[in-house]
Amino acid sequence: MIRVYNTLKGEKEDFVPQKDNEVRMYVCGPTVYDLSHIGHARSAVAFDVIYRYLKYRGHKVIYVRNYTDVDEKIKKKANEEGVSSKEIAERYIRAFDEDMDALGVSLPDFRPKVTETMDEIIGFVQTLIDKGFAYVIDGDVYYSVRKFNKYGALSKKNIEELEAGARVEVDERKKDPLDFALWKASKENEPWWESQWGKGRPGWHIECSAMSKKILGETLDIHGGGKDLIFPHHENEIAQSEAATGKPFVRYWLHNGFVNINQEKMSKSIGNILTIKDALKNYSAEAIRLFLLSSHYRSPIDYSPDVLHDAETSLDRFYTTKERMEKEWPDVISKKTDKKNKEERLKPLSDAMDDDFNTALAIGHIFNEVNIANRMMDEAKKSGVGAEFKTLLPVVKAVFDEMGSVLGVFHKRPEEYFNEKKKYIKISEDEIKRLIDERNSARKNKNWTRADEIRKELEDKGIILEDRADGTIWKVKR
RNA sequence: GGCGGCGUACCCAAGCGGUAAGGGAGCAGUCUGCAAAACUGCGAUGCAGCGGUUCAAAUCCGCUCGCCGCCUCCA
Repeated sequence: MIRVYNTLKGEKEDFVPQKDNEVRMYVCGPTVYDLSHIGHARSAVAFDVIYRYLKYRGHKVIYVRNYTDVDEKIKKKANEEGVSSKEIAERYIRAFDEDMDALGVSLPDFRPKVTETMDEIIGFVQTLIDKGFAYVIDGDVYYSVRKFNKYGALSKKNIEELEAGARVEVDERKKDPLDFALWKASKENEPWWESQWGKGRPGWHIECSAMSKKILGETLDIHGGGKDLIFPHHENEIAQSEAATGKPFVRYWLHNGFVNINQEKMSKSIGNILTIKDALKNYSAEAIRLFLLSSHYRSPIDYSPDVLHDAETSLDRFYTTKERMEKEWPDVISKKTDKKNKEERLKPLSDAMDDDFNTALAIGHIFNEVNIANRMMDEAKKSGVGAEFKTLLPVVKAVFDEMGSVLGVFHKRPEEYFNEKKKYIKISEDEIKRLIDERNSARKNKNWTRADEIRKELEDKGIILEDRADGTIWKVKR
């Protein structure tokens, strides 16, 4: 049984989809006005793994992640650059898609855009007016928060205190300071759509209510996003959707924690925004992904060179072992795995994932398997191949493959992994080969001084030499 | 001020009532011409502090200290 932490309940509960094993899942995607940062990456990777795991466990998942392509900030950027909002939105959608692809984030089943959901949004707003939850003033439409008595349930906020603590300038025309805009009359230089209230555009929260209903229906099984979206965004979505349909909007609310940079929240004002593209300049996509999955998705994590370096080192360890399995024991690992054996070894991993998608624990178990594999291979080399070795090593390989495809890490071919690291070195491969040859002749002549000189010279350039039984190989040190 | 969360070895991190997973770094050993990789051993009598509940607590309760997030655009 999968258990998930539901923000609405404030505790873990058994995950039971509304209909058999079908899961309807919606995650708030980016507002496309700038390059995506490492925080977007975390949210995307976290929910990607949740998506993959639910499918792995036999659920039929319909996963929707939107692009918010109508927004104040998009318009602002467009005006600054003197181009259309559409152009800005398209540029950053493309950039986001590139980043997701680089990070190995699988494509959701649907990726709706606000601009393509306008009819449904207008219809949604009209329904709220018809049901008495919204009112029109000068071409704007507002939601009457006080009409919805469950308001505050998700974010555990009390309406009276919210009002008292309001720090924003209140729009005088609203009936109540808490009310928020469903539809805004368009100003100059703004994209607009024709509606029964005049030319305008949707407010911030309505698009998710409309898009999720359009594709997934009135009740979602999972709705996800960053913790910061709990209030007001998700609170307002609940108010809109439940007022309109009279049905529960979401069964399980999942929220991921933040990525901090040097213990600080990323923000434009501090100027410490780390874009995914910048992160990828310094670290491999797989290392970034492993870093993101090395803590539980709800915990805050701190991005630093140290932890990214740790992730690189962990990957080296993993792939060194995987390579050894493939190179030294190809006929053993290609043996058919015993089903019962495999399930037994996968159990700790799936138990970890069942417990609110505990990727950190699962990764810990994978490294236990790495240790076991190495120990068995050492033993087999020393004392010969036993029956246990023959049944267990293929199983370990299968564990790597299965969890690798769920986590989206550890699933490369080792040659591919080590080859990719070559881009970090500042010396040609020919030159390395020449030095290795020179060193090997020196070694033949027992000229250890020269041999060690060459080792040192290459190490300074980031190359590690390994003298193996079947010759010298080199690897990129990081 | 209101609400939510966090504090586990040098660093990262799991653990959520049954006697501290895992990774990195460090030290020692096996292997090696020397290394690297791998393996083995060492490393928190302790889980911010103080009380309490319990046969049993890092895990539950209370208080204190420190840190963070949300309440305003935000993944």
